[in-house]
Amino acid sequence: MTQEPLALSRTARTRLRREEIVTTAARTFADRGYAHVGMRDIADAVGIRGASLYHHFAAKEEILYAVCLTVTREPCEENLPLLDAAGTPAQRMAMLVRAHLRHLYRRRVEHLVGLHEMASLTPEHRAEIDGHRRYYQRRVRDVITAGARSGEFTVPDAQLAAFAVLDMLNGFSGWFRDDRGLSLDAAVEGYVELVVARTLGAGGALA
Amino acid sequence: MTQEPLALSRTARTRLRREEIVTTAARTFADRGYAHVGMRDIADAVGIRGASLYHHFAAKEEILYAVCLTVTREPCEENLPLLDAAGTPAQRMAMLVRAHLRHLYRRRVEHLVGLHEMASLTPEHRAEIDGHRRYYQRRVRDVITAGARSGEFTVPDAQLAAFAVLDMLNGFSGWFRDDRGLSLDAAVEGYVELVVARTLGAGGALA
DNA sequence: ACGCGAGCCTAACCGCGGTTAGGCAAACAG
DNA sequence: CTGTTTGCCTAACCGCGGTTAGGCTCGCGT
Repeated sequence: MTQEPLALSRTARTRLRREEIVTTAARTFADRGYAHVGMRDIADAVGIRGASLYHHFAAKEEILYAVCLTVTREPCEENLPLLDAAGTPAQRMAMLVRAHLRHLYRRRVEHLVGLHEMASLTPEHRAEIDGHRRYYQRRVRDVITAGARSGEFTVPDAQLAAFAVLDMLNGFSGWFRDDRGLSLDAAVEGYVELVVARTLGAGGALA
Repeated sequence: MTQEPLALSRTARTRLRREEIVTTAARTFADRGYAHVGMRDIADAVGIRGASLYHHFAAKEEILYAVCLTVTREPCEENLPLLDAAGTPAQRMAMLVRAHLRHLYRRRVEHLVGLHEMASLTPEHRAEIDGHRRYYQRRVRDVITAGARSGEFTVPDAQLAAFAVLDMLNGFSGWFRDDRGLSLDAAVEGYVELVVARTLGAGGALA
């Protein structure tokens, strides 16, 4: 172990640099589209030269891959545990919706990129991203199925409802802006109502 | 007027050729992504040479623009009139959902492209496409507002509900396949129930 | 019959942008 | 103090792919 007085350890600093590049690149991709952004553009935004990016990433697509990973892996790691917590399916779904929307907001830039630029990924990388997405969707469908079995949800087809709910949620980052009258908290609670109470049919009792 | 015995008139044939190019290009864009498809690829799929495409379109982006136009203009022209027809807001929304989903299915390839490749459009073209989308959304919101005023819909915030409903609907083309157990008719009617009866809260009476 | 334009061709251009090669300075290890 | 590694630099490459130039051949209108 080496000391870390004010400055961060070497590996920590390099990881921070990587994340800075990914964040900056995500911002640029979201603004102008992956195809219209050159390595030199990303480098300019970071404050280095184009070729220097290759000390952190082997290719441009790897940067996009890193962006997409954060928005498909983080929800799996942070939100899905809520589905294993205590409470009825309706309560757990309500928690998931809140966490999901807040993550969508916190990572809104990356989500926009991940939504639009999937086509620019390597087939292998896209397959991995898709795997995460399908896993997440399967877990949500299972909770809806559980809620339907217990009679708490009155939805006829759990699979159909899962698709509907997830599309509804994921669209959120496409239109929500917090500087236009509606606050994030209000929007989130409105969506909890729309998703859990209405679409899934769990009348009251949302915790 | 010239005769058109078996063969079509000149202008009709050229229009058909244009549409063939647009359809073929949409298919290719959907499969491999706009950026990974070259003019020569499109031309190969049509059966001509790359440079010959420039007799029909001034640039590659014009082809993408044509694809995007069909999926944003057609719904405005074909579906929105249903909102002006007779009936309660709930009945009219149910008709709109049916028409919307069937259009999404009929033009599913083009919709996939229009959803993913917006970033590759010229700013002016994207602005026009966005205009159509916003107009459509505004019309849907107005019906929801009307239904909420008449008490038929029990939704708290019409704007929020409009976003939710449209995201829910537009996601449809992203996952629905008619060769996997669920028929189109069943999916459409399931979505009518989910959207109008549940999410918007119009209990029964859907015509 | 004849001219014209639509449609497609071959050939080539050429610039953008991802990528590579190789060097220099500071930071860290021993 | 010295060897090595990290991070960034300058310089250049080079291939892909959108685009252009210009010519041939039909089919249609007059």
